Amino acid sequence: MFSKACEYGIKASIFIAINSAEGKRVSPKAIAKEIASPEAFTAKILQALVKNGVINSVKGAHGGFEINKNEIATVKLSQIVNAIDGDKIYSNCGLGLHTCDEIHPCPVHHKFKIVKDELRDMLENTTLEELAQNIKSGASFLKM
Amino acid sequence: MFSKACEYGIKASIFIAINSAEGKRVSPKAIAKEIASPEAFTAKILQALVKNGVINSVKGAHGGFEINKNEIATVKLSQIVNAIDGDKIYSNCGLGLHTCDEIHPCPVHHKFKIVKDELRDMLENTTLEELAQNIKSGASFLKM
DNA sequence: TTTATTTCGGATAAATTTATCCTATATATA
DNA sequence: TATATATAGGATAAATTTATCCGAAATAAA
Repeated sequence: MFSKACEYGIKASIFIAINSAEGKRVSPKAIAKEIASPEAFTAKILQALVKNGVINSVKGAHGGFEINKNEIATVKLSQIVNAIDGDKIYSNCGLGLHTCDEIHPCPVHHKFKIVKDELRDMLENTTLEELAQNIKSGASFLKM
Repeated sequence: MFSKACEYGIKASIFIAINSAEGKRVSPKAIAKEIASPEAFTAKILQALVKNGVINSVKGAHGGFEINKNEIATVKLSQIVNAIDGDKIYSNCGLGLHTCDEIHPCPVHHKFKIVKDELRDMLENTTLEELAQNIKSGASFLKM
């Protein structure tokens, strides 16, 4: 469904949100350990998230990655996915046609639309705050 | 969402269904032309579909690929997807956790379940006959 | 200002997916 | 049986994704 990069990006963002809520910055090393991902690759993904304004980075001693406390509730899953995989997951044709719309639909266009809309809604209505809260409460997990 | 191989496999199956309904077998060459796919790669995918019993192949002169007329209505999209991509699209964790279920859910487990169930339902309730019919009537298209 | 720390970013490598090519194998028909 | 026709399948290559490495640039603190 999502690329590995995107999976890591989502999990990393949640971990950063949890720490930022406590005023703590985190390193790629700490993130990779927490979400069980390759460190250098994770660092690249963090760069992409910074470029897209999803998270902030602070260089130098006592630096690290963070998210503004008051933005944690506003960051949507869709922003993270878009920053890494783009919007192809819901904008591209399910069967790879270059032109696929209401007047020139692929064989599964209408049926796929329902699934893609459901996915888009889900990504646009899920915030980092909500996901971070469930990790904190032990209702969900970032690894294993 | 699906791999290229799976996209080609679905489109190829539809084209084979259309021709089989008229008692005609088709070659990888004809299929590739009709669905705008690389011929040799498409041939490989057809082999996988044959191995999984989704379509039949007949070697030698006047041979080609076909689907038993009376099976066209029973072949579901899920069978094609399973034959090529496996069931990972709805069985794997959306965030790549090895263990992700009700008692050890990833952060998006419950939200993803709705989307994955919707997708599974769609794939299990769509038959080749239905898709072939829409191509025949001009309601949908296999390429462009 | 020097040093330790930490992200940035380019180069490269490994793994997977996508794609191509060529020969073997099977089959209908002359 | 010989020949033409088709799929099967192995080997290989190209492209993309995933992953690693290392020096450059920035920053805090001594």
